[in-house]
Amino acid sequence: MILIIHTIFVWMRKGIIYGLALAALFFVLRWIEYKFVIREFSREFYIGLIAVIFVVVGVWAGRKLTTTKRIVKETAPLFVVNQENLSRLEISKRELEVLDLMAQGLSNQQIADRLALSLNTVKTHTSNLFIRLDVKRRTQAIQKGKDLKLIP
Amino acid sequence: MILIIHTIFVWMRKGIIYGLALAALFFVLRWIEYKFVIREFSREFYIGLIAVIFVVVGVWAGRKLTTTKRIVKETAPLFVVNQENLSRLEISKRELEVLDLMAQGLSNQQIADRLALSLNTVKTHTSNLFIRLDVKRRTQAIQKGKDLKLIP
DNA sequence: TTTTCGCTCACCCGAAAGGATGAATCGATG
DNA sequence: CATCGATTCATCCTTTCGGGTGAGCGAAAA
Repeated sequence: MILIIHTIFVWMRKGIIYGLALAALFFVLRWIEYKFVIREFSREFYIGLIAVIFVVVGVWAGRKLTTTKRIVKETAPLFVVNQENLSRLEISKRELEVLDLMAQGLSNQQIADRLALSLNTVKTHTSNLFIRLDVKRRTQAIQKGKDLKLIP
Repeated sequence: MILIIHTIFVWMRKGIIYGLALAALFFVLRWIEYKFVIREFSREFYIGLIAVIFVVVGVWAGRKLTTTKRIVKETAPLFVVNQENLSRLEISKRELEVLDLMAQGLSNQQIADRLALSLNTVKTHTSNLFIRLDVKRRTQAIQKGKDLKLIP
């Protein structure tokens, strides 16, 4: 909700900025008109000048819009677990935790310490994980876990 | 070299297309001018119309340019080995090969078969790798290898 | 309430991985 | 030529992993 309000606010601010820029440009055009151009150059040149200026403005505005979009995309490569794969393979929360720590390069003993479990329990979880992921080694499990978007 | 020529060609084609588009727009403007507008509406309205049209053109052109760039980036996430890290850590070609296969989830025996080596040789390479990467387990080596852009 | 399921832990055994050390070969480099 | 580094292979030993099995416990579902 807050995000939506913020987005609207940003867009309003954008609109105001672009509106001010356009207004400023119109004043500049009026100034050019009365100072130099209109009587000395041809109408086509004047139109062309306006066209070029506004093409530039358009490109600038377009770039602003698209680049801000891209920044949003790039600063939010947030990982979300693929719940479909998770439930399809019947992987429990605990098993996923173990898989995550496994992928961080921890040994079973270290995982046991981290999760306050016994080594045997961790081994049970890993064994079940290997069965569910249909792999034989932890390195394969890590690979497959990443492929299936179960871990970042 | 071929890539450069191709790029230049693409840009030339872009230029021609945009040029044609602009020319077409000028003709449209002339047509509007002689058919309807110039005598009936004010000069400001006419200028505004041109401005709006060319802003749209600019946005369109800008989007075209930036989006094609983005497509190029997205369709070419080609992996290149970070040679600095490679030489800094004194990792040899053979060791890198072993690391790569290791990251694919292969066992030492499978790596030995794949590279036509003995198991002992592979174990030597892995041991040296762990020393150079300053890790204790193959899972950590894989992690660090990816962080250092040694493997994809 | 009984069953089911996830989580926990244990024991055993074999396979794989890791650590340490020594050594032979071969190409490049001084 | 002699030396150095990369590569290859070996042996011995310890630790970690992986597979199989059994079992207790607690919460949720039937």
